[in-house]
Amino acid sequence: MRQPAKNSQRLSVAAELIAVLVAVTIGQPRVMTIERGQSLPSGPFELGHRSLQSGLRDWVEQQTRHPLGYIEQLYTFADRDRAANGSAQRVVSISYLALTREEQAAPADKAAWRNWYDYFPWEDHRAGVPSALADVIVPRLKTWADSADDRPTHNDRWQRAAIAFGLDGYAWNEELVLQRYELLYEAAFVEEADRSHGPDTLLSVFGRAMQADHRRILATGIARLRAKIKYRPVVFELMPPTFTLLQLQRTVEALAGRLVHKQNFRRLVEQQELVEETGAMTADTGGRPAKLYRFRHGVLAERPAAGTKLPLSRG
Amino acid sequence: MRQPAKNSQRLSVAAELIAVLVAVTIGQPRVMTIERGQSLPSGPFELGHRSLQSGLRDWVEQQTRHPLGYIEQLYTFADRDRAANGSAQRVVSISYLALTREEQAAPADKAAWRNWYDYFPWEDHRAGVPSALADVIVPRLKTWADSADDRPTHNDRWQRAAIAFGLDGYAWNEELVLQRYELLYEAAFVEEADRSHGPDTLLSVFGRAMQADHRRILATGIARLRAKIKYRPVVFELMPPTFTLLQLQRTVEALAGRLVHKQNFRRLVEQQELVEETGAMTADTGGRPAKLYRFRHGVLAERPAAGTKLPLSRG
DNA sequence: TTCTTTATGCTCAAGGTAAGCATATGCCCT
DNA sequence: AGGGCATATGCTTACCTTGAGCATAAAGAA
Repeated sequence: MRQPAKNSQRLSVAAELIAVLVAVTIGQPRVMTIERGQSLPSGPFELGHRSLQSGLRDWVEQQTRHPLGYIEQLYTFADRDRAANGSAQRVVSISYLALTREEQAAPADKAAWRNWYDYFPWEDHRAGVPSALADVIVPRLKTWADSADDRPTHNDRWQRAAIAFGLDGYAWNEELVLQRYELLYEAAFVEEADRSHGPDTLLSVFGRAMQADHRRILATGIARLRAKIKYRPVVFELMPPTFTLLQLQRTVEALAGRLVHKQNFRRLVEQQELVEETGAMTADTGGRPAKLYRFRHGVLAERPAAGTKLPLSRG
Repeated sequence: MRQPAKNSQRLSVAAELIAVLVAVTIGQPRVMTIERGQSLPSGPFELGHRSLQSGLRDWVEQQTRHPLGYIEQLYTFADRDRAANGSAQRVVSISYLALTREEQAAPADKAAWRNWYDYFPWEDHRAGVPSALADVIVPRLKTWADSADDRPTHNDRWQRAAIAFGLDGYAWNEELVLQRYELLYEAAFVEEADRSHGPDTLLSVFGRAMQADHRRILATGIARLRAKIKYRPVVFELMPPTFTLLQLQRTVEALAGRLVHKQNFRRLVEQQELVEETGAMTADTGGRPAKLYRFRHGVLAERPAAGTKLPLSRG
């Protein structure tokens, strides 16, 4: 079982750790990048690392200068094209989602926080459905589907587009970030799929490109996070120690890319006993002063079972 | 960013692929094993493999002699202790969940299907809560919690046990397979945690052990599958081409380890339009003949968006 | 003061879900 | 043939969750 098969060869690979490091600052979702926003931070798995996760933690903390809260593995893949040289060496990339707060320290070196909607403009529906969707993306998807050689391919393309982008009676599903990006890639609308694009071709429509498959990894991270906030209290890691309910709501909305009903949001958060009042108030909000809350102690330990359930089911 | 740090060393690792291969046969959940049930099938990532997933597919199909349907990545980890020799070599293990049907071919060689509840007897609640839970497991967990040196540790242990095993007002949650196994491991009740156990110590209570961390990986796979059947129509891959609604229900129950309300199950399956009647009936069921169904064509393509939603929310 | 903005409490209607009742339709046994 | 049994299948009810809107409170700004 463990012997290599006939025409195979035991492979020695290099392991690379890639992080989708997320924060939310004044209502905007942010992702840590390097190389002028073109890459996600990544580094090799080294001998001194106790485990993959601690390896990731080690050098991400070295870069951002503060401890990471939540870390979760995303996906592992081996890319044939990434062979370092002509040898049998390949790279196995192990990607992670990590959450933190931007405030804590200035990022080192060339690292910089970016709004993640710079990379996925079509994902932000907080101010309504982006006009670029109806004006540019959907028509082009239709053209792309119509250009299929045969009918089955056409139907398949259009069906997938309809599901992913909420057309033809399907509702927009904010979790389908990866499916949407992959469709745009397959249709060669994004720069990664066709590097002959000029550097700023429709940047505001199809978003900023990244190196190699980093934008795909970012999409995976966003999708995972959007799914997770609905049943696990991970928002914690993104919030300051004390906050108003509206701030909490804005954070969730930033991640989900859609607005939620304020009263229902409060009701849900309160009845789940996720938070408790600090007793203090803040008047920084512009209107009636808001109560300040903190997360209830022990929620982190308890919630692996229960779940948070935020009102993000529909629109 | 990509330069190795000071006291680190570029690491070359071997990549190992591990499969949790699942089938359901006459109402029992089955997992493919090798080495007298002590190991999950696993093999090295080789040069001839186009990708990690196709590598897994290649040799699992070679072993089971039929194509795999669904494959999904579970988790990747690097184990310090598994260094092949004294060198810098380490093993990165990438585990997958795969679904198939047992009938299709006899497994090769020493491979054998086993009932997965042989490894997790406490997970099968279809015939009611297993008596070993109340009789042995819970009392021992209590003893273990009480034996903590300090109060915080005690509280933490007991809280985790209560959540995982549905005590103190918490409901049993069939998805917490991994948490339960890890608790039993931490408390050193399972053989893997304490190899000085006699070979059959309380086999019927704490289940059959596996090599290294394979039982943990199996637990991860079961947990993932139990979560997935609730919102994705993955049961398909486990069913024969045509089946009765009760057979479908029994398959879901086998996976979930709990019974569901028959009428509600039917309603849900039908209203989701997952299946269609074949027109044929079967009288093999013992009572009134049942209609035969097949899965609706295109469900696989469509469902990445929607979800299946089986009635497994509570008890 | 009046308007604007945010906070907060409450109610209602629609839809979904758990559970149970009732009936249908076959087989097996006597 | 009839009774008992086992499964299939339709329908109803009570309850809970969730989306949405109305109304009021409490500040600062015009």
